[in-house]
Amino acid sequence: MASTTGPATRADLLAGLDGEFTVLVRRIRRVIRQQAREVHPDLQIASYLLLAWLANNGPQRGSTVAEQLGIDKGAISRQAQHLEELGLLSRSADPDDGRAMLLAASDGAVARLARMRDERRRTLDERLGDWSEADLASLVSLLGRYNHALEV
Amino acid sequence: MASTTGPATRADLLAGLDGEFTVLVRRIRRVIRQQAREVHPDLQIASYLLLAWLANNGPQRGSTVAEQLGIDKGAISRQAQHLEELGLLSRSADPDDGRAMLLAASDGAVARLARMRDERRRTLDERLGDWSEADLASLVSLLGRYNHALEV
DNA sequence: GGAATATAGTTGTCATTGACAACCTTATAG
DNA sequence: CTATAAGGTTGTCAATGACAACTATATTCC
Repeated sequence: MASTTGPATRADLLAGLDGEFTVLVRRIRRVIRQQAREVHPDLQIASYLLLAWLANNGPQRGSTVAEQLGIDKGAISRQAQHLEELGLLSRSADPDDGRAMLLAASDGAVARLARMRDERRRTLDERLGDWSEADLASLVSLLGRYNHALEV
Repeated sequence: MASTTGPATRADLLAGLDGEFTVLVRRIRRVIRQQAREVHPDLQIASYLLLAWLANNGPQRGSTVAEQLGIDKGAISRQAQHLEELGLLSRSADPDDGRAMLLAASDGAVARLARMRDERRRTLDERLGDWSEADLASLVSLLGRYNHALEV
């Protein structure tokens, strides 16, 4: 599949998109699992994603995270517990809302994430060595637009 | 995040890639779940991915599929059983190898997948209405290269 | 102010998923 | 013709997130 080199129709292109994502979804999972382990050996993949998101987006309420990542608030609650036990996340009361808890990646976690990311970037850079920066920028931009388009 | 509009460094771009994929992985899961249900109400998401892959790639051995999709052969075996019970897949002995089984999407499954895909493509086409075909082609191509680069 | 309703989190329960390992069967090497 | 490898199946287990019930705090409306 995927190697239709001719002038593709829009339908073909959308089909190709599906195909690539089918492979990608599974493949990325393995890559992420590896990354998670590098941050902390006991770090579960789902918790890692939450942690990375928090590190990027700053302290957030659980409900906000649940909404943004599109997963159940119960799952967030448990993942936050897990991360707290590992010392990678802190939960503090939201001063603006007595019901809410602010979730924040710990300084240690941010540091580990940064270290892991540098490593990972080197690897990725090797593997994507033949990519121009324009290619990279293009993929990031297109993925962003695609993500946006998939929003409910 | 993600909306760094300035001239980004390579490191920034790779970081952006991570960010987009973090969101994408979770988001796509929901979309795929919906698709799976449209093909068959009892169709599980993992089995759906297997089925779609078979429909695209033609009959394949279980071990080949496991290798290609990067998941355990035991999982493939059970997913194939599940699909067979739903009448969406057939297992036949490989004439070239007495140990192997050829997995193939049934005609009915292919038809349903095609129907669902047309629908889905309409939706996607609406949402990606402002995308040029060049954009689409670019994303497909870049994802393909990225997938390839991630191969072990 | 006070009842009704909505929202934030936590927890229990459950089905899905895939990793790992043990095992059986068939191929292939020597 | 053994010995070893490869393809599949099955048992077992932990991770994951959906759903629902429940507590506590906010907000609305009278």
